[in-house]
Order: sequence, then C-alpha cells, then structure tokens
Amino acid sequence: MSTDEIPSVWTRPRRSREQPALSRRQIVAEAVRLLDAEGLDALTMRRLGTRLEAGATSLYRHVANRDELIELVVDEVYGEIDIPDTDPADWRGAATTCAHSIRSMILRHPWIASVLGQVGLSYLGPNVMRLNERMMAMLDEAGFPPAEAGPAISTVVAFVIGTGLNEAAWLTMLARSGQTEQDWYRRFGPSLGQAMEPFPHLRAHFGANADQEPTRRREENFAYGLARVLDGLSPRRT
Amino acid sequence: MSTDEIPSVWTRPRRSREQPALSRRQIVAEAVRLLDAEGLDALTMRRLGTRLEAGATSLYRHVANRDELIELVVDEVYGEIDIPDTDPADWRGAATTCAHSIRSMILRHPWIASVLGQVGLSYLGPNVMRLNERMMAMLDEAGFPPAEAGPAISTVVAFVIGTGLNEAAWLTMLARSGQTEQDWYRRFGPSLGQAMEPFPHLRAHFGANADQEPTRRREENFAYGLARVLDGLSPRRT
DNA sequence: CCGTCGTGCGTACGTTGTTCGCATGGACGG
DNA sequence: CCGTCCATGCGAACAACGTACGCACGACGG
Repeated sequence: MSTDEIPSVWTRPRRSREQPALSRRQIVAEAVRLLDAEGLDALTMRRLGTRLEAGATSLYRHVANRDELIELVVDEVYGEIDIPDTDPADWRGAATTCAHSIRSMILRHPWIASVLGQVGLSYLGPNVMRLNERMMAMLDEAGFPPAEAGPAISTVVAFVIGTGLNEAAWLTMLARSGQTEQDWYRRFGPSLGQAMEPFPHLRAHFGANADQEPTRRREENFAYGLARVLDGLSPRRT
Repeated sequence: MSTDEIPSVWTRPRRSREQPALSRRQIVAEAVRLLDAEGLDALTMRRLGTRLEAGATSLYRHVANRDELIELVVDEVYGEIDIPDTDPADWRGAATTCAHSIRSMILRHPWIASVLGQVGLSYLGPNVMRLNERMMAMLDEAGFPPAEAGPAISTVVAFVIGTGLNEAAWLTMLARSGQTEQDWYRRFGPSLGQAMEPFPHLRAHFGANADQEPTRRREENFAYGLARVLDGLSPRRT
C-alpha cells in the first residue's frame, strides 16, 4: 500500500529486449567519444552513464572501476593502429608508416597523453600485444639480431610516444583555453619573449622554421627525428 | 559571550614570527616530498596542509590551484637536472650525461609520468627554460646547423621522456601493488604466458636479456637506445 | 510455479578541490 | 601611542566525484 513502489513501477517499465541495454563494448566506445569530445576531466561515470541513457552506477556491472575503464579505452584506441605487412627488405618504410600511424592515433585522441603515465606502455591488452607482435615480426624478418629487436622497438616507440606526448599536451592545453595556436602566440608572445630574454641561444633559435604552418612544422620535425632514429638503428642490421 | 570565539582564541594564539608560517617554496618542497613518498593520488590539499601544520585552504594564499602547484612542482624537479658545460668537441658525451641526468630525475620522481601529459614538456618554468638553453648552447657550440639544433634536441628529449615514462609507469604500478619485480613475474607469469601464446615473435623474444637484473637491463636498454639516437644525429654535424 | 541469476539504478557515504568570509596580528600613518 | 589597513591563516560550506549497498525487475531452469 505504500506509495514507494509506484514510482519504480511507472518510471521504469521500459525494460525491453530490443535495447541490448548496456554492454562493455558500448561503454568503451562511448567513453572514447566522450574523451575525444571533451577531454579526460569530462570522463565521469555519471556523464558517461547519462550519455548511454543509463544510471551512473549501472556501468559498474560491466566495468570494475574507472581505472579499468581507462585501461580498456587505451587498448581500444591502440586497436586503431595498423601495421601493413610489407616485404622484409623495406623494414624502414614499414617502421616509418607504423610510427606515423601511432602518432596520428595520439593526435586523434590527445587525452591519451594524460593517461599514458598511469597505465604505462606495456600491459597486456590484446590490441597492444598484437601491435608489439607485428613490430617484432617486422624486425625479425628484416634480419635484426634477436637480442636487439626488443631494444630497437622500445627505442623508436619511446621516441614516437615522447613526441606525441609533447604535441598532445600542447594541443590539449590550447583546446582547454579555447585558443588557436596563433591566438596563443599573440597573447603570450610578450611574456614569452621576456622569459627568453636571459637565454641567448633560445632567443637565437626562436622563430626558426617559423615560416611553415605549425601543424606542418610539427610533422616535419617528427619526420626528421624519426629519420634520425632509424638512421641510428639502420647500420646494426645483420 | 558566545563560546564561538573561545576555541579560535585558544587553539591559535600560536602566531609567532620565528615561524615564517607558509611560503611558496616550502609548499612546493613539501609537495615533492609527499609525491615521492606516496605518489600523485596522495597529493591532496588537505594532506599537504596537514604536513605543513597548516589548514588546507591556507595553501591557496600562495598557490592558485592544485594544477598550478603541480606545474611548480614539475619545474622544481626539472631544476635537479644539471648539464655540465663540457668542451664542444665532446658534444656526444655531454648529451649522454644530460640524457642520463634526465632519466635519473624521472626515476627519482616516478609520479612525474602521471603528470607530464597534463603540463606538457614545453612551458615557461625557469628551470625548464634554463635546461633548454643549456642544451641549445651545447648543440650550437658543437656546430649543429641552426635549423637542426631544435629538432635534434626534441628528438633526444622525446626518446628520454618516452623511455622514462614507460619505466616510471611500470615502477609506479609495482609500488602501488607493493610488489617487487620478481613477485610480479611469479604472480602473473602464467597469465602473461597465456596472453603471449598467440604471438610467436613475442614468445621468441620473451626472456631475452633475462640473465641480468631488471634494473641493470633497463639501464642497458636505455643506453643502447640513446646510443642509436645519437648515432643517427651524429653524421649531420657539419 | 518458484527460486535464482543477471542487470539496472536510487540512495548514500566519504573524499576531493575550491570559495567565502571572518579573525588575527604586524605595519604603518598620524 | 592609537587607529587603520592589509596580508595571511582557517573553519565552514558546497558541488562534484568514485563507488558500495541493497532493492527491483525480467528471464529462465527446474
């Protein structure tokens, strides 16, 4: 007779089978969308729940906690990286396209920079394992000495991640303040000039390569560094 | 007459001039200690306040945000990195010791891995600027073409940061679960073997260089990668 | 027909960052 | 010497967070 039961009866008879309700894949996919749209701070259990038209705590039936969700999300975006299987002769070309693929993944999901330090590069997500396997196969078939294949991969991945981290953090900061790159330089150019005043070498190099558009310049710097890293790795072959 | 005033009178007549009370430097220093001891999650305004024998909200008189505090803390530990000014002939040796100095800073403060993605590598903290200036001077005097000095520094720094990020995240994860490296492998060895089962190349390389102690192996992998990166940069010198 | 199970969710608790306004006591002008 | 001001510390309060708990419901196996 208590009216307690009425609301639950009325508000939620909407249990229908056409709606698969909630699933782990759905949750992870929507989390990626939310992260892409609004960044890491916006990834709240409540907000994610609302986006899925579900209660916040419903997510816990499919995901242990927020940390596990983040690990799943990271592995998910690692899955976007694909490595073409090319002929062993062109291991350098394959490594180059692989590196670019990783970098563009990072730039597509800049929030990953805020998260990489918490999950590390090496855990056991299926997509990460597959990526490592492919890279390992690449260097094996190219004839790298077995003892060096691992360190070589770590080296180029460390470079790619380090560069991507830097760029992603910069872009995230810009996005959070709602500014474009030009806005920022116009706004903080003076302060920056003042901060660089005691540093002659920095002043001298400031504005180098400034003729290109920022995005293009970042790409070329990345390509340059990657080429140098692969140069260093090259002569060790066989 | 109300007893409201009594506690404040009794509990806090301890305003004495010998105690400089609170200062920005003190706060940052204590924050570093807290971070080193208990990691990023433990850096709470209340806990930090208590450690300084102060109220939590007192910190806001000297620091705008938690975010600003973190930026200050990052610049603080960047200050621990020193670059010896060596002769221009041995730029490679100088770069090597500089890279090792950065890496050991990261390993001394592993929490920085969780934070690097939020502040980026390039902001305008004085210590960071000084570090960049020194590295720039190093390569300038070594005769690097001006257009390449910047990208070259970015390359080696990206490698060092990437590697350090990876190692720091791994160590943080171990520390948080209170395990040693051997513990972890004993505990998750089977799961790991199972996860690697579909990946022949990973299986083949697993356990390579396993004869050395983990710390030593990480050091050697880092030295190897750094040497290769510098190899790649070397021939570009005029 | 009845128990059991998987799943969604309302409620609630403890903790966090941060704001606000008050209290305090030294500095300083008269 | 006194009154005023200002920098600083802090208690209380608030919104938002992650998450534990327990109940409700539909499906299903006996």
